[in-house]
Amino acid sequence: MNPSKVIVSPVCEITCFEQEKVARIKAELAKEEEHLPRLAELYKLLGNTTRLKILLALAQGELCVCDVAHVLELTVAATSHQLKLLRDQGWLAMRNDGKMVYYRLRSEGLLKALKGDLRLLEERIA
Amino acid sequence: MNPSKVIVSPVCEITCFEQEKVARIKAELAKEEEHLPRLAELYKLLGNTTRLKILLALAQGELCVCDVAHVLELTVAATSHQLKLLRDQGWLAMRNDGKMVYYRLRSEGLLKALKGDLRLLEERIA
DNA sequence: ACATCGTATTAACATTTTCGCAAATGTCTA
DNA sequence: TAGACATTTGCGAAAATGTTAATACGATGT
Repeated sequence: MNPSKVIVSPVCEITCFEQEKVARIKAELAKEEEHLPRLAELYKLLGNTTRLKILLALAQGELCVCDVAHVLELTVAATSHQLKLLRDQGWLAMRNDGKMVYYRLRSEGLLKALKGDLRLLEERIA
Repeated sequence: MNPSKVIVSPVCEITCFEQEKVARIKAELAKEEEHLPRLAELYKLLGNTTRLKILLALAQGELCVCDVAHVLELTVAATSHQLKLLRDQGWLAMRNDGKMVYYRLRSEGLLKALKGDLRLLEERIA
């Protein structure tokens, strides 16, 4: 029961081999840390074939919820839900025309990024 | 109980406004449909700050599991699990040295894509 | 050689999040 | 008011993420 062996911080129980390097990297990450959650949010949004299909479909022009549902072969409710997620993060705009609601892409850059990432995958396979 | 009103396909109950357009877009999507699940998998992988941090940390050079855990301030077990996910999809390589295991990036392209997507976000904010 | 320590992985588990459907509600047109 | 389209809400199944415990395995000391 030597008091010098009392554990102060449970995390530090694990050995750290390159303290200096780890410290440097943590400092490096701290700079970007602010943006990482937003980036992860974007990727979560894109990590779903339904939403990817929506983006690709709307790349051809605006569509009403009903027609998007048909393209996806999904319920209107489910479709509306996914559209809302994309809209909430600012990637889609909506337009009201009577009882109809039309959605369209708001960012050309997103499509470009998407295609770029697709190319990355194809390269990796090759 | 008119037999002509029997519903054959429940999906087709919903009105489709631009049948032609919808059909064209579905055909268009069908071409890419094969690649979409892989792309979604990649995005799911990136849709998590822990894994993003791992990638950015390893961008500075290879690290042992232990040190990665320190950078993340996470259990070794949890860290190992996330490393495995990234390795299983081919983005990381590992090297065995005695009882230690070192991980490193396998794809320069992934980092570039990541930075590109980050830039997209920054543009959108502006 | 054997026991033991240290590192990494795997397994079992709890919690949280995601995703679709179905039902209820909102809203515009006629 | 009735009918049509969209959105919101509540539910249940499945997946993701971290924890602790158990296991694997190389290194080390005696």
